[in-house]
Amino acid sequence: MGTDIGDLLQKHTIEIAELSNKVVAIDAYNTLYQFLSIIRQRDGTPLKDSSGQVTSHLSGILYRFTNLIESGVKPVFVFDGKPPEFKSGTLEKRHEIREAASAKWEDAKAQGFEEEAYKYAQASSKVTKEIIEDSIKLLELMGIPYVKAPSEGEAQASYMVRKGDADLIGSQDYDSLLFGAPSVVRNLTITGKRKLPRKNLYVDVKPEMISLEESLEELGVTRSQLIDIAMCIGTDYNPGLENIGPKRALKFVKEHGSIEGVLFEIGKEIEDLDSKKDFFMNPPVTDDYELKWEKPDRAGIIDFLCKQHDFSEDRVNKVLDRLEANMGGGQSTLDQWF
DNA sequence: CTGAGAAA
DNA sequence: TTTCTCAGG
Repeated sequence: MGTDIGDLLQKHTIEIAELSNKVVAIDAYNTLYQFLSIIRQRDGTPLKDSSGQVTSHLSGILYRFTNLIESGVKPVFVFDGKPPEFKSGTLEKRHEIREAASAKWEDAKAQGFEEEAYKYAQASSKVTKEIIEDSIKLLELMGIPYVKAPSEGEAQASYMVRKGDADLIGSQDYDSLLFGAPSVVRNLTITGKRKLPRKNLYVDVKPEMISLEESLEELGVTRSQLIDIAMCIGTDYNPGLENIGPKRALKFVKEHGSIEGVLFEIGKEIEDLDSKKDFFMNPPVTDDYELKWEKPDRAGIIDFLCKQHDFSEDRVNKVLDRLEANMGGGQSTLDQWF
């Protein structure tokens, strides 16, 4: 998933308070995948309602985004549209890895290998059409805006930030930087601690910001060259060159000026190189969206989460008290932005 | 992951 | 109060 340029980038930990009143374009696919893979029981089973429907993503959205909104963050979810043709290889590979993980999960579970079982359970996570539909339904009920991208969500989100409609992108991946996002924030949560799997270790996890301009300056390359570096290592659109990691990719691209220079030097080719590079520079995007943070529909949320998906009404009401106090109407902290 | 409640 | 464990759906 994504590229491995993270090692080359300048990262700054920030306080969540610094994001107050900032519009954060959320990479929906990335976030939902994270929820599905992490919000699980100890045996690896995701949260499910009584009819067997997975609900991990609903729990994640409800709690995390209520917290972020309470901290003054203004989230807008950006969903993927139709992937580019040349992503099919990656998508197929992900499908195969998921299938294999699913089988290994069953095996490990049957043999009582708990740690392995959990690992493979996570790797078998899939962001299905139903998961996306459920998530959109909950976002609408919570009053959180969302955008459907014509193609890649990260491209659309980057466009929205460049246009000034959003301030930064929330994602664990670095791909948005290739699409020209001025800044990306990772680890977008308010709870500062994360437990390392199967260990008694707790690590402080703070939001981490990456500025495109600063990183480019530090590396001494242009955005076009950063795309070239990423393509040397491998992106969602190409497998990457053999025996070339971030360090050597940077060195080679700087030495030869571009990926074309590197390829000539080592006598290799990348299929559809020009159109892939152009896709990063000029991806399909849309202006067809409206960003409004509205009062949550309490009755609708109770019906959807509690009546349909077996959430505890007590818990949901408590979260909604906090959400209502910070969304739409009245003394909302969000209104002052307009 | 997150909130709630137990343990320290 | 703070830290840790566990269930949530």
